Amino acid sequence: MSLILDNLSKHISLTPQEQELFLSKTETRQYKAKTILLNAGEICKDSYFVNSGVLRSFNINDNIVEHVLSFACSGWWISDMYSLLSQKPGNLFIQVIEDAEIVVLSKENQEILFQEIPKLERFFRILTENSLVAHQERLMDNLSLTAEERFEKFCNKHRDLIQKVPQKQIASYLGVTPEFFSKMKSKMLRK
Amino acid sequence: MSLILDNLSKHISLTPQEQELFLSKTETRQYKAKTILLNAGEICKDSYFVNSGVLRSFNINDNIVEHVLSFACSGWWISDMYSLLSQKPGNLFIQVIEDAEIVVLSKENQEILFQEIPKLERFFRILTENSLVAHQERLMDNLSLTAEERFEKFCNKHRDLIQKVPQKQIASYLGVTPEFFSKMKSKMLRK
DNA sequence: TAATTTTCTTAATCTACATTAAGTGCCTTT
DNA sequence: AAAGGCACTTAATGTAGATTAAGAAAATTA
Repeated sequence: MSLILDNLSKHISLTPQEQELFLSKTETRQYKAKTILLNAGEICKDSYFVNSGVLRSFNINDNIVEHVLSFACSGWWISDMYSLLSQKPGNLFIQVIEDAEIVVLSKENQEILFQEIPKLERFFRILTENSLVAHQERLMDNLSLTAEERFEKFCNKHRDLIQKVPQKQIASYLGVTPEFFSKMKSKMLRK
Repeated sequence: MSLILDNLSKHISLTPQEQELFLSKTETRQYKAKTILLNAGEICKDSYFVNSGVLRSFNINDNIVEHVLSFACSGWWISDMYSLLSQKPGNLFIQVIEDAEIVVLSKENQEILFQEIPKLERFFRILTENSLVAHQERLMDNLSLTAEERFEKFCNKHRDLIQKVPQKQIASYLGVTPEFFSKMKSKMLRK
């Protein structure tokens, strides 16, 4: 069964015809690791749903320092919300970390689908709500927890990612340098 | 003219009857500074729209340390999104900082309004989207900027708040201690 | 008005994490 | 198989910001 229809069914129920219409407005593609799907400075035209593999979104400082905003693996959506919504150039990159199969939904087709299947508005509203809540929690965690505590939470939530993602990117997601992360990890193992 | 109808009209247009229906489902109340509208551990039943005055949401660590998640002044919405959406006990407090007039919209009435005025779903979806984008930016700022840079951004975005909010709360919002904030501020003034 | 509490400041000391640098092992390319 | 690059480690040193403590100023209450 299609992972993305499964995903939709978690919040709304579609008739078989609606399901077919939805799929007809998407495109499934294969990408190799390291492929860049979106560059900073570009206008984001698509939302990506991950069937398999792993992606990330990140930005790059003046400094040449990368900061990971989010990871996405099987069953997750990823995009540059700022750029997608405003249709202005964003400052996020979206990149494939591990060879991936991606369902691409263009903003254009998303809007057509909103017309034809109004329930989908509800689906994406719930998706956005959940994402907002998760971001608020992460913000508070960054304000109140140590790097070690944040890493423990990350492990509990995303154990699967730890094997698949270079550890310097996990460090970046947590907000520490790869050097400090390495030291911290070996200290935690010693306990 | 009503500030909240003005606010709605930024994203959707309502007929006079719809406007009246909307207002009939809300309640406008006056609150004194320091009033707590929501306690941590409670289930959040309402969204608050600020006509005048200032509110904040924050949580409290085991430590007795407060962390400010957000401020809200005239024209802004505030709530505990996690608790409001999940209807589980949250860990946020919502408090009046400066005497305020608040429009209260209960979750119950919000859902009734969604049935009667489906356009309102769109309105709150856009609100949530904008909030998500703002939180993502703040997250990235916390990862990549110094406290000084974050404060400068804060000043540019919320100059009005700086006069109204105790500076220890701004420090908390930025993620630094009041002592460090005080030192930093006087250092910045000396330039 | 004084009394009390809360906020803000200053300063000394401390620490979580950054920076710099060097070395090791692994993966990719040729 | 060599060569180069990239991810990870280790360690010395540096720093943004925390902690502790004490006093001054401002706001709240009596």
